[in-house]
Amino acid sequence: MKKLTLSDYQALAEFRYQIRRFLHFSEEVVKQAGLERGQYQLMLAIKGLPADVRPRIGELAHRMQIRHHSAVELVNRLEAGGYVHRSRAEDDRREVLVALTPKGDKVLSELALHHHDELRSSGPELVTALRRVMREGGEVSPPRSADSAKKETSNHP
Amino acid sequence: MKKLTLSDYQALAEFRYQIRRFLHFSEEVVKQAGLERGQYQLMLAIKGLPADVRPRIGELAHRMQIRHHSAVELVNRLEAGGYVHRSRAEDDRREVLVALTPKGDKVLSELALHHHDELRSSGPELVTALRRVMREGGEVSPPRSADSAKKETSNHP
DNA sequence: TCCATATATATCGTATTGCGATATACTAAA
DNA sequence: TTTAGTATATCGCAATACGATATATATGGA
Repeated sequence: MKKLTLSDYQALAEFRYQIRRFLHFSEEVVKQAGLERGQYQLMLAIKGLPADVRPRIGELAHRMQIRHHSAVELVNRLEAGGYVHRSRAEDDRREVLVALTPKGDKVLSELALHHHDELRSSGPELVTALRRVMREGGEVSPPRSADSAKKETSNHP
Repeated sequence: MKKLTLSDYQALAEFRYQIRRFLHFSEEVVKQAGLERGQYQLMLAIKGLPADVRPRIGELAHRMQIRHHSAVELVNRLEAGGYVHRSRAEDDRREVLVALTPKGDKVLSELALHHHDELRSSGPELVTALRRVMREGGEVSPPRSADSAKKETSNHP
């Protein structure tokens, strides 16, 4: 069975660190704005949904990688806060469509801007970390040259 | 004040989606192995720590972006499961050093391998999503050519 | 038409997980 | 040796997502 090198572990750890830094930043600014972690993400998912996909509960749950009933609860809290509103789909009365209110849209715009700025500044580190994970270890996609191949494996004798 | 375009929102949403996909994958395999989400990450943080940094509670908390007492609790549970063990630092008796047990090392190696494979396969999408976030909107780093500049802003009239 | 089955959303109780407040052990400096 | 500072630990709490379950609507035969 295949084994990871120390360099692989370091790359994985660094990548997780970078992700946690971003998520931690996110939680901070979101909390600052009086929202829960998931609330911002769900609003962003609504706004960023491709135009041809309807913002159903189930669809949003998929984008959030959570169960539908978790999405339901999230929408409940968002609706209670006046950030979104529900409406029934005309053609299929089982479906509930979720849309941002003007208030939700406003809050989202500020938060998204913060996140955008943060990613523009910390994004490169994240890319670097991920690239290293993908590069290290397994020899799936062959390196561009013999030289670089030598370099990449030189960390772990 | 600066405003994000629809394309910016879509890029941000897509990036979050990719991150959630990875984290969701991670939770699944970690749970499968009988561990909590944070337990794998802490073990990885220990193993991936630079050789010249001591695995103190506080240091690990920093890498995890959580408070020290949260790290303490995590280590408690890891120790109870036999995955790590504590030891006092010789020079400063306040410090507690955390190290993997053979059992912890073994479990970690399997999980890390899974994560490694997953990132090698889904990593490119993540990079693409993040690159798009960094590219869209703000004109911080000027585009390479007038052509590409036109293309990049053509999504939002 | 009516029933069986499938799908979409909702409710409720529970477990996990990180935090704030606070405590204890040790170090360092006056 | 006080006093202040730092590292780790304990406890109760709040949030978040889940499993189990319920309700409404849709769909495809008999």
